Amino acid sequence: MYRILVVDDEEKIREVVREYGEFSGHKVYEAWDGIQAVKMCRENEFSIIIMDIMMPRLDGFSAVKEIRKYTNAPVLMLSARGEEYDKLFGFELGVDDYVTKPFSPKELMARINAIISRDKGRGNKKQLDFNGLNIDLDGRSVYVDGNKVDMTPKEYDLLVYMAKNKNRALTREQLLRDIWGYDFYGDDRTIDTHIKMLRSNLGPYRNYVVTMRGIGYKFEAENE
Amino acid sequence: MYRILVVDDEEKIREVVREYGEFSGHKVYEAWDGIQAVKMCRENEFSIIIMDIMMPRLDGFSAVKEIRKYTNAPVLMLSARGEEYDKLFGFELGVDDYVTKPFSPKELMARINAIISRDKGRGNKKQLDFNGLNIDLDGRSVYVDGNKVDMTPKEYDLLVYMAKNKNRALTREQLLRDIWGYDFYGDDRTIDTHIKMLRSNLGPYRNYVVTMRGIGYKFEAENE
DNA sequence: GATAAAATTTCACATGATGTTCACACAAAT
DNA sequence: ATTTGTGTGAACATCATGTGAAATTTTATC
Repeated sequence: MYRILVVDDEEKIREVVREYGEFSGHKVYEAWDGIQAVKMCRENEFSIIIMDIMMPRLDGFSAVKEIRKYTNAPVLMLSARGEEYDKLFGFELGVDDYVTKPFSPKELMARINAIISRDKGRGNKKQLDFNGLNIDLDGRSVYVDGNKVDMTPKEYDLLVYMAKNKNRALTREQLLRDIWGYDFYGDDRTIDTHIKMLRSNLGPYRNYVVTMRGIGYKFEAENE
Repeated sequence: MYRILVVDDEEKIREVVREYGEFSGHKVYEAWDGIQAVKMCRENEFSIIIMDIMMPRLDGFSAVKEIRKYTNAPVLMLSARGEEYDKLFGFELGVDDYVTKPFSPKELMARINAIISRDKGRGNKKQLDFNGLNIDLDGRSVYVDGNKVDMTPKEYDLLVYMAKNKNRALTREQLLRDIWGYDFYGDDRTIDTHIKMLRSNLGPYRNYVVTMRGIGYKFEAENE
């Protein structure tokens, strides 16, 4: 599932991308001009950004330039037929491809897939998102509403394990076996203490960790 | 001036690339197989790597896989007409383009230029900047607030490796394997000592090297 | 090839962070 | 009301890292 941001003032274009994107199982977000796009990129991470060049308020190139301060997500530029522009300038901003309007939706999706595949190989970060709770798996760090939260290794491991097995009831035995290791002889209740610490670190999202009385715990949340 | 590495066992191919590359004012380096290429990449930084797939000793894909431990320079793969291979696999390794032999030298150079322009936009310079901490990869030298800092080879390698993998938690095993080599049998704690030296050399930026308790270390900074 | 210098590695100890246990209070189920 | 299970704080045990110094290896110099 990719997170696609399409930026265009034409409703029609956004609609096409949304339709085909969602058909392929991706999540499509929309912005209607550069300003809006920058704002969204400051707050979210996208797999790819489809950006029109000619837009009111803030044009596509300027928007990309601004966006590059926050993310290096791949960018595909849309241009109207006959529009003249400096491709090289785009490359310097990290633009990955150009598509001329009108385009065939199928071709667009193919290019999107190609770009994302290539980008993945460059080592983009893997992460888990649950609204304001964000886990950076490569950096082993956790963010709550954008603020980094310090966690001990066990707390982090516990959180990631539960998040990866979200919406499943996990027994204490299972947690001990998979996180502590098969050779742990300690008390069941050790987990409770770590859950306590984890909850206090999750702050407003402490209720994502649900107690399953008599069983264990469950991580209950939807990836946004 | 780009630094182009062409890897091919065919003398003819290397010659064409060298000729056209130098005509365009670039510096062209040559390797005749994968092993040679890996060795050169470990010691030097290239703007782009032109890599044949079918080669004696070590094939192109395996070579790229190995090279990715040292650099993320863009790669253009050369394949003989009719050769079948998995493009997707290449993308995962960060392969930027494919060209089928025989090719027109002019087209090859055009593609090289396109890739490098794109790569530049992604911020792939021969130097790494983190505010007042500056690493010159060509000169293997480090500057702190403009002043050159003397580092031992291991300290430098450690810093560069961590900087290239910034914001990723790196285990001691990973660091030992990738910097010391797979055949290092020494103590884990060796790293700690080098980290200590590195930190003291980084002066005001010592806190860029973050301890990940129970895991290893992480280089935490944004290239301005 | 011998010697000195530099770099690397090992090691032991102190310190602080983390993990575990436990007792008690409290809440939920029957 | 009784039983059973969980939340919590504090005490305790354990573990990982920072550090200095010594031992070893590598490199440079004569």
